[in-house]
Amino acid sequence: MKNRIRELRLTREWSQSTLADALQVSRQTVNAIENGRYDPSLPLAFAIAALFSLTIEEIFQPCAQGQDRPCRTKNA
Amino acid sequence: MKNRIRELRLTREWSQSTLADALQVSRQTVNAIENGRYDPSLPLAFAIAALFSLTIEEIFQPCAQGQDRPCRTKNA
DNA sequence: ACCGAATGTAAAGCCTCCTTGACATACCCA
DNA sequence: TGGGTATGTCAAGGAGGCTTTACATTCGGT
Repeated sequence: MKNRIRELRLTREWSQSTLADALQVSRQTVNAIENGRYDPSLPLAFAIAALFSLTIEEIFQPCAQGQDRPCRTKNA
Repeated sequence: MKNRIRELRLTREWSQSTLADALQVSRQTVNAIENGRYDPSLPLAFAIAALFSLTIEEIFQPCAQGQDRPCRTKNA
């Protein structure tokens, strides 16, 4: 699962800590999601979308097979 | 996290097993999600949305506090 | 009465999500 | 040089997502 969180965060000039506080999760969680170590839970994905005033689909993109996107797991 | 999966499934006259096969998850997983025992992972939420040709937001609704929606956990 | 399909639920186990605490690096600035 | 901020990562642990196997109930059809 690819996401645009880092891009959206940097546009607002927020640190990972600032974003983590706004989302009420730990800084490590933000870092892990930005770096693709795991996907957020669905409730957290909703919180992220709400914070950036975007839809989940505008922030996250599932990885189709055979594309050039780097993904941890098949279609994730 | 509330969802309209049962409604969408019944409209198509699919059994939980049929839906589970289409999503490549177990029947118990479909049942648990329909009955609000837990939320799907984000990749599974994308698969559900794709199957019904809807957005995640059209299928899932996070629970705001103080509303009449029954939810397992706070804001989930 | 019996059968099969559909649904609900439970237990055990594995992997993922998220936490706290800690440590390392790099950078900027005084 | 030393301090503060930002980032990346690790370990250990708890909660949640998903699996298989299994059993119970309900319903429609014959």
